[in-house]
Amino acid sequence: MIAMSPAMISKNITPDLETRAVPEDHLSLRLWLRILTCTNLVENEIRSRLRTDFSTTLPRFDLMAQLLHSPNGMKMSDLSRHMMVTNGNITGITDQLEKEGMVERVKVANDRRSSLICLTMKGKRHVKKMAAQHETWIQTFFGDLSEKSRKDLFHALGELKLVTRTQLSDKA
Amino acid sequence: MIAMSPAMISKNITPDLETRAVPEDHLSLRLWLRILTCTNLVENEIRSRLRTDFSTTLPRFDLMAQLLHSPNGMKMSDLSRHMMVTNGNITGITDQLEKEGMVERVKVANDRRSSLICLTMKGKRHVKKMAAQHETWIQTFFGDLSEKSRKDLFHALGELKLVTRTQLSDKA
DNA sequence: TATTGTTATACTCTATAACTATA
DNA sequence: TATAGTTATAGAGTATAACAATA
Repeated sequence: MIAMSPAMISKNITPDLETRAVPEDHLSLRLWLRILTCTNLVENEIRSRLRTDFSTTLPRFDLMAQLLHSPNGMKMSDLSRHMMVTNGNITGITDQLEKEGMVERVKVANDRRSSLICLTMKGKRHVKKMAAQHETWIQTFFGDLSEKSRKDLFHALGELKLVTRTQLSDKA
Repeated sequence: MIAMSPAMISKNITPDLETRAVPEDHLSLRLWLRILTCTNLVENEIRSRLRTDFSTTLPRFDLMAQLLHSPNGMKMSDLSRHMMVTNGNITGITDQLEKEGMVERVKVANDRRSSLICLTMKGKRHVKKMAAQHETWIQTFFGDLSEKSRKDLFHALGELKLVTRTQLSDKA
C-alpha cells in the first residue's frame, strides 16, 4: 500500500505537534506549538495542492506572488528580505523561473550591480491563476471562522509579530 | 562580506511575506500570511539556535521532544502522525538519532512488524537540556505579550485549528 | 487485504562562505 | 568599505513509490 502523504496525515487524526505539551508547560510554549500546528496543517495542504494542480512549489509561488504586487519588479535583495531566505536561494529560484519563462532579470541604469526581477506576460497570467486559486483554498480552510474571529485573530497576531520582532532585534 | 542569514533577515527589517497582501485582499488571506510570517520569524530563529547551540535540527529536536512525554516510547507511525510528515522521513531521522545513541528501537511482543522508539538515557538527558533552553527562547520571544493576550490567542487559534481541520477532512 | 516500517530515488530548498562587480 | 548578486558546496528534509514482513 501507498504511504500516507502529509496532506492525508493532517486530515484524519487528532494528535499533532501540540500533543507533546503537557498541562504543566508554560503558556508561551503551548501557544507556539499551536501556531506551528495550524501553520503545518495549512502549509502541507497548500504545498500538496500547488504540486498537484500547478506542478510548482511554495517558494516558487511565493516569489511570483510577491512580484504580482510589484508591477515595476523587485530587486533580489528585496525578495530575499520579504521571503525571509538568503540571497543565494533567491538566485536559484529565479534561475528556475527564468528558464521557464515566468520571470526575467531587467537591468537598471542607475546601479549596474543589481537588476529588477519582473514577471513576464506568461508569468503574470500564470501567477494570477494560481493566486486566485490559492486564495479560494484559504477562504475555504478558514471559512467557518466568523469575520469577528478572523479580525480578532489578525490583530492579536499583529501584536505577536511586533513583540517577537522586537525581542529578536533587541538581542541582535 | 557574508550574506545575511534568515535569522538576521528576520530581525532588522519590516517587510515580510505579508507585505504582498494589498488592502483589497480578503481577510482570510491576510490572516494566513500573518500567521505564516509569525511562524517563519520564530522558526528561523529556533532552527538557527538549535544548529548553533546544539548542532541539531528542528525535526530531530521535535522527534526527541515528542518522546520526552512518552516514557514508554512511540511507534513510528505515531511519530509520523504527530509530526505531520511521511513514514520514510521518520525512518531517516530515527536512523540518525539511533546512530548518535539518542534513541533506540525496542521490539514489542504483540506486533512483530513495529517497534517502539525510546529515548536512551543519554538522549533523555540531552533532550531535557534542549527542551528547557527551547522553552526559555519561546518565553523570551513572546514575553512582552500579556498573559491575557496569550490566552486569547491560544483559544482563538484553537478555533482556527478546529475549523481548518474540519475543512480538510470534509473534502477528503 | 491492510498495516508497519524500510529502502531507493530524485529533487527542492537551505545555509554557509567565498567570490566578482560595482557603489 | 559596503552592497548586489553569483557560485560552489554540502546537507537536510521531503515526497513518491515499490517492497518485505506481518497482521
